[in-house]
Amino acid sequence: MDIMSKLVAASEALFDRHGFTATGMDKLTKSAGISSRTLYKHAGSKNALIASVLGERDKRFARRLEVDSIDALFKALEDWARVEGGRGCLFLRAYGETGGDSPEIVEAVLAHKARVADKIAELVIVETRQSDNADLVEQIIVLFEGATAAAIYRGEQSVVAARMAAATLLERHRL
Amino acid sequence: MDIMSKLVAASEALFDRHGFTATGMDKLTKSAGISSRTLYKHAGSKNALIASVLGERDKRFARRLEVDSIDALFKALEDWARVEGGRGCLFLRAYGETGGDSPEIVEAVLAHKARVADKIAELVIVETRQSDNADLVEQIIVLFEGATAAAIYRGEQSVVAARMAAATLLERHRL
DNA sequence: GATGGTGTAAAATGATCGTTTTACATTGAG
DNA sequence: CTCAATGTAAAACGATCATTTTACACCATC
Repeated sequence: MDIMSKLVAASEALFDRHGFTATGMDKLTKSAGISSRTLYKHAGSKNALIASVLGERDKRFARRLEVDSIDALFKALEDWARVEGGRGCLFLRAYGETGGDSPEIVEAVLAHKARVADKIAELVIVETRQSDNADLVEQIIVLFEGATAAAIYRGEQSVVAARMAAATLLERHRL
Repeated sequence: MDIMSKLVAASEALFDRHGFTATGMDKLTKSAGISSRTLYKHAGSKNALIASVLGERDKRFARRLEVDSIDALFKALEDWARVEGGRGCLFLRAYGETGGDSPEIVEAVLAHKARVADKIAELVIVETRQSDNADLVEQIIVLFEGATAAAIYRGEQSVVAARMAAATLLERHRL
């Protein structure tokens, strides 16, 4: 595994468990088994490293979302939450911690959110056979986001509830 | 206004805009117009101050949620988001930043979440005239949480969507 | 008019922050 | 063989972290 991959993987775990600001560079270098000089040569800066972590996570997340129904989407989210999640959306957490002050982080967050929203819009078109249904898309987005956030303190049942709610909402548009 | 109220109010604003860890004690003292000695005499520690901020915010939020229908609940959330919100749930942000390591913060977060969940459960009973409907309650919780989180990047429309979705879900239980 | 409580200002605490630099070892390609 | 690249270890950078301490002012009450 090359250095950047190792660094990003190790950093993601630390950021996820302890927060971005609370995780110092020494923890990151130690965890990746590299010197700080090498870290800066590859990652550029701490904010750039955070952006890289978010970028990789987005790619990995997107791979899980390669499904063709809303139901499968929420089942994918359930799998994700079981394996990786439970601590909320790492993108929104990064955004919140940095106050939106770092452009590279903001960009990574918005790109991820746009990707998920696009996927949901695509699936809603497939399921309803309508060219667009903005209200329904927005509702599914809220359920998706809510399942992720509520899972922090209510566990997997949040994702199950979101999946059931989405099914109910879709039902009305399939008459 | 007494010292603690002034301190907590000023701190809440700073924490909300810039994050908890990123906000140093000097910013807090300067913003409240008090010395660090006074801050520690009243607040105890930074984590205790964060817990106090969350406690006050919970009380203020609870006052807004004194409604008697699910629809009014989401309208109250809409008002809140317009006036105070837009940056996500400050409780979950605190939890995420501290990694759940501070017991006083964890307690404040869980107390808040329990209060909101109880309110939702109460309203669902009123609206459905059933003694309990755990699935529906869970779905409303997810919508409530999702509206708050999605509003960060999608604006008020998330809350409107959540309110509409909740109405649809409730409808099926009123037949 | 001394006392105790409550405040400020400012310095000191030792640790840790993100980042850069210095000095040195290894390695693959010309 | 040499050059350039790429890595490490370790120190230094100045800034900032949360917290405590020292020294002093105000003010109400006994």
